[in-house]
Amino acid sequence: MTADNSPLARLSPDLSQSLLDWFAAHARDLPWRKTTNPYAIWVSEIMLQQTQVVMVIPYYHRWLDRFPNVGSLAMAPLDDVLKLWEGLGYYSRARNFHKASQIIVEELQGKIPETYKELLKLPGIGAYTAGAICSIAFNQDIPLVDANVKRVFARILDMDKPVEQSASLREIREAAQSLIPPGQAGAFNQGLMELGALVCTTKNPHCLECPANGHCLAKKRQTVDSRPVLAPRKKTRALEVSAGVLVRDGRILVQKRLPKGLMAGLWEFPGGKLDPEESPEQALVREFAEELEIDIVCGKKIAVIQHAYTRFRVRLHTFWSTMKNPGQKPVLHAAEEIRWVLPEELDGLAFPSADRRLIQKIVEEGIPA
DNA sequence: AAGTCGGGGCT
DNA sequence: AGCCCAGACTT
Repeated sequence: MTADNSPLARLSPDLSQSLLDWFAAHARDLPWRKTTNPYAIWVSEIMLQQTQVVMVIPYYHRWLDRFPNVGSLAMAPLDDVLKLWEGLGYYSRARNFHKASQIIVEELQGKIPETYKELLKLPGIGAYTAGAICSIAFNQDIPLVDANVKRVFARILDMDKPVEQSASLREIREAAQSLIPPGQAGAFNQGLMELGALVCTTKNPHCLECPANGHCLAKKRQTVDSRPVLAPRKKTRALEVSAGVLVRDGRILVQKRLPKGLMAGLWEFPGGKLDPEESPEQALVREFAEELEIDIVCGKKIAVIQHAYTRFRVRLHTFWSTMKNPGQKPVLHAAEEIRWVLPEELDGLAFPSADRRLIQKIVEEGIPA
């Protein structure tokens, strides 16, 4: 616990009120701030995990339009759910949300839990999201800690240890809890995050405009630029990958990825990583043989697509291809399902962003004669 | 405690 | 090319 004689404890009522006033004056007009509907708040919080506000807004509207409540989400096929999530990343969020909605319908009489503890049991809801739903939708005096809140308190408290350490997180959580003005956790918690997003930013923070600048130990000690202390990140690796657009009778072969792991449940064009000393064309032939037990002829190059993931970057070599023996039947090893589709059907399936860019090329070029 | 899981925008 | 973001889950 924060000691009663700490600077934070003495200044807390003042700090809390300053933040509430600042938030009332400066809050952005975001779609999820027009509602306290717990389902809508839940949608926004899942989408906002590790994802910036501007990216989320169009997805948020489309989602509520298509899945306006827990029941409609629970009823929907996973393919539809992933299609709506396409391009937003971290697809397990969509899978977990879908599963959670089905648990609510099947085991909780369709009612979203209203306690922190019960919310935490649902897949995809962790400490942050449970706190967000409790405080914003149900106005319970429960704190939340996201990357903004970590940064704000790392500076106010001038924390010199990495914020990701469990001791640091505990300290931040306790500070956030102690500052909640009773009955106003929703506004206070959102105010903290908004402060981190607009004023107490990672780079070039606007300390002169900050409602907490009189309480900020890092500002006083001129350590703002070195807070928060972050653990070093791993370097990104480069990967070479081939993918084939296999055509037979005017249709294209696509496969659905397995239900676990990277981009689970999304559709893709078959292919895989190049082995050392292997050409993209050789890799493609090998991958079709290994993954689908099909012998293919690698045809004309379509494009080389560069795509950056968080921890690696890919050069994706893409080729038209045909079957050596059209009578061969694919045997699935690395996919849950395969489908032969018309080019115009590709739009209805959920693909990773890199494959989406390939589809653009396919549609532009058309299937070669 | 550390690794995994996307994507886009910014520097 | 690296950094960052309204984190959760697995190992």
